[in-house]
Amino acid sequence: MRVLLIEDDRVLGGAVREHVASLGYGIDLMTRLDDANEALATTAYELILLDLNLPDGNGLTFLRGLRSRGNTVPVIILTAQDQIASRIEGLNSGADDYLVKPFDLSELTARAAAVARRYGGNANPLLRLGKVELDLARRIVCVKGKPVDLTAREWAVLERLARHPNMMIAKSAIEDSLYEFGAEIDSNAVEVYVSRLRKKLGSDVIKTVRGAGYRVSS
Amino acid sequence: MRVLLIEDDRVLGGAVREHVASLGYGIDLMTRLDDANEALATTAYELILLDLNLPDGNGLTFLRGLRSRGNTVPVIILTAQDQIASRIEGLNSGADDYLVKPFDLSELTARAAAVARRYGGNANPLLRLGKVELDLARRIVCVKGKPVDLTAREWAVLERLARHPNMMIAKSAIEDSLYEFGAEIDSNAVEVYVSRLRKKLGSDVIKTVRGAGYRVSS
DNA sequence: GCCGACCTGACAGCAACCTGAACGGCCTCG
DNA sequence: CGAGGCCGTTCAGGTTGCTGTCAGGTCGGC
Repeated sequence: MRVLLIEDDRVLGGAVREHVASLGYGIDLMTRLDDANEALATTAYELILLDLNLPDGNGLTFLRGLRSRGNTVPVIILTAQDQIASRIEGLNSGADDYLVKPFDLSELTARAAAVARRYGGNANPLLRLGKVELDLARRIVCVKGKPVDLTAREWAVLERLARHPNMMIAKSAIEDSLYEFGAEIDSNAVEVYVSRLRKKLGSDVIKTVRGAGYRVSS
Repeated sequence: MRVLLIEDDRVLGGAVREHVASLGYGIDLMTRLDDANEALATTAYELILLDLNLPDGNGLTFLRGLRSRGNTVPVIILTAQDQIASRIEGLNSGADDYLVKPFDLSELTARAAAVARRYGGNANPLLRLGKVELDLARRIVCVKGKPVDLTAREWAVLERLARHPNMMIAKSAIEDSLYEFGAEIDSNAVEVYVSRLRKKLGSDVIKTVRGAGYRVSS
């Protein structure tokens, strides 16, 4: 596991770096967002620790940019006691957790482990369909890095489509995976679920192939 | 299956391209990383063959960037004999396999098949008609690698022609595959669909055989 | 030039599709 | 036990865009 620490306080940054390194993980410390962006372009991190007040910009802006580019790497925000508003805004901007300074290093370890566990480390493959990502194992869907709640039926339709990206799936095939064999359904249920999925995921994810079925592209 | 070949040696690149194309797969050859990134943005590849020494950058940097953006497309690195260090670094950077130059084309085939199999990608051959490729199983048509949407009738006409390339197909035969037996049609519907197909695929794909029918050439 | 074959833009009709709304079943709370 | 919310399903009305047709134009052979 490789960690990116973005923190301009050299004392705190050095302490965290040593602690993380002592746990046997790789860690890069950046004090500027510019440097962090450069590091992100060349290295695949599995966790980012992000301070919000940085010399060349706001960490929240950085985080939102990250998520809007479809990057779903776990991010833990490091904030001072008096920045509660920023903290909430951080979670809304796509952070996974936060730590209030000053924090105990063992608490950092625990939170980092929890976040990494939640994300399944590096093992679980994400299926990417443009700005939409789905984790088939965990039944999680994200749009631009933000999780979206789907009902059982909505998930079933999306999964059926996503398991064969770029392939046209007949409406009858989707019905078959929705209902038991032989369950005759004479309605437009699939159309309704597609409509609801489009409302949640964006209208350009599922394409209609008129007279044939539906398709998602990777 | 569609392959992206990134190689600046024109002799080697051309040979690999012809070989892969002869196996019935789509392949795009790029000599610069800029072009490769552009191609990746618009086309879904199922395999990348990557040379490391390129005129506008290092292939390893490109590969790491690809992986950090969450792209998991299989990558096979093409390296010279003396670049053992790069080879190891390549595998660490997210490559799936490597080939040492000069390599036998049959070895390329075997490794590519192994990698594709490992990723569960169904490597179904494409039907090639000049710059047009069609995947009969997935009902996908591409022109110069870019997907094109066809309506049901348009697809039916194209499929009827493409299943027998270089052979003249009578207009009545196309009508028979469009409509139920006995459905009398007293119009120029086939001509209209051919016209619409030419607009979408390019005017040189379907040739008119005056007084007889139509033909596509492979 | 003349004629038949073919091409193609336009258009009305219609089937397929979309989507807001409603309703009943199920579950969870209070 | 009842209220309320969520989900699945159905329906109806609106919308989209495919389809077949036609008319006028173009092309090729003689």
